[in-house]
Amino acid sequence: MSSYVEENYLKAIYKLTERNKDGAYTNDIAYELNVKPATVTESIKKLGEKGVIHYEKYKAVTLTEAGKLIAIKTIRKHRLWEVFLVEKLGFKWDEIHPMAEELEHINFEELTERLANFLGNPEFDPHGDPIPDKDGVFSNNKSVKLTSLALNTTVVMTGIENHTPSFLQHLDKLGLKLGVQVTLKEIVDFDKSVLVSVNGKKGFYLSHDIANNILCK
Amino acid sequence: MSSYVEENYLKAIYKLTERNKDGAYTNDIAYELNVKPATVTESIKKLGEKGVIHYEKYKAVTLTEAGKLIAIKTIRKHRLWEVFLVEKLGFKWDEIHPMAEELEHINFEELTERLANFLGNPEFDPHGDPIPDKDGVFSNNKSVKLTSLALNTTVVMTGIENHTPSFLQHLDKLGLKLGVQVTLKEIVDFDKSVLVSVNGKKGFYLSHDIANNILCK
DNA sequence: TATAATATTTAGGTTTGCCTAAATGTATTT
DNA sequence: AAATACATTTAGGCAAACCTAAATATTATA
Ligand SMILES: [Mn+2]
Ligand SMILES: [Mn+2]
Ligand SMILES: [Mn+2]
Ligand SMILES: [Mn+2]
Repeated sequence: MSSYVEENYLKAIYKLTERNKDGAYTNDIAYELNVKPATVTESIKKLGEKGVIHYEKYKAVTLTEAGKLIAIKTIRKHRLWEVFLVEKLGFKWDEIHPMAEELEHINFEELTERLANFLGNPEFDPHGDPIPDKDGVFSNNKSVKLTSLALNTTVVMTGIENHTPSFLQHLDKLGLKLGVQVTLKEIVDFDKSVLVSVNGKKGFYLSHDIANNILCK
Repeated sequence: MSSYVEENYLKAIYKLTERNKDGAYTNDIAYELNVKPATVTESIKKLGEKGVIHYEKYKAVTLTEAGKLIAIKTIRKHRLWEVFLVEKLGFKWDEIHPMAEELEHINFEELTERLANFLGNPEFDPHGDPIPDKDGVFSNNKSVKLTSLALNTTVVMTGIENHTPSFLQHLDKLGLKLGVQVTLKEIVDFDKSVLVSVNGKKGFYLSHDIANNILCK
């Protein structure tokens, strides 16, 4: 299996396993990678033989240590390139994902490490996601959902849980970018929408769906 | 044919056609791309059907206008990334080729153009090779081989015709990098080796083979 | 617990890009 | 102009990564 395809499978499994500790299911992997379930079955069987995942028929798959390291290193590359695209080339945070999705498969360790150094060894990508170090270690950063806050708390926006361009563009429009101060002023009982004030300015309402995708510290 | 493979074929054909105006031969393409001649026959047949090369059985192939543009755009990407690797990441000129060989296949026009801009729209890559503009136009730069100079001429070194790491490292050792002043002091009749002085310093001999791979203006 | 719904795998295909070995065409020598 | 050398193509195969349709497991529900 080419490094390109393998890295995408392992990354998808990593992501799904973060969501559901049991592991990643065939159908979900297929959805993530835009392929059919039958294709996934074939692929994960091979990845199992290769020793990068634990595969047992009809069970959710999990990554082996070897597989996990490959996944995390791919994530490291992805996020470093995203920083490059935003910080150096001036792209916006809603434009970078497809490019990083390709750049992440360029495998020259020296290139990755020099890139990291050139970027000042950033700890977070433009979406607020943590960048693991070159040994695959994530720094401990616990953020919470905006929807989990108590009334009248003020926090700093540090991340998002949805990376679709339309969501990102909407946040831009609202002035909700990483680093802003957000105060939770009201929780509407009817639909769980929330009234927030950004950097002390006049408040506005956010649907529960939107608030639920915003991370704070 | 994937853009990755296609771009490599077209680039190889472009390069070979520069050397031999008749076009590129099956065997030479195979050698360039490290595949077998039978594979090349298959591939060029398909590239012919696709309209990017002119293919006729048993004849050397040439690029169509469409194919030529793809080749040149790939060369543009390759050379821009090489500039990035040297200027921004601090790689040496003998280390960058394999990385650029992969990066050149990342196809996002906006990325390429922003990269070019970020690098200051360079006209030459770290090996002195010209970088075509985004429409595929090369600036006119005629350089000559060091071996074609008359005695006691002083020139500036502007390029090389051999890109192997060992050649590049040897030039480094000799202090022969792009931009230095070279004076041709002697042409040895016996073996056509040449005595050169770099930036006015004490001269040294270069074999004809080495001198023949050095370009000047 | 049987039945229905859903998930996963198997079977059988396709395309791409590569291979070796054999056949055929072209070019060079005697 | 034959014979030989060399280049190119054809034929037949293979592995990777995808597909659809059908079979089989698992899970949920009546
Ligand atoms: Mn990817
Ligand atoms: Mn990101
Ligand atoms: Mn390449
Ligand atoms: Mn170069």
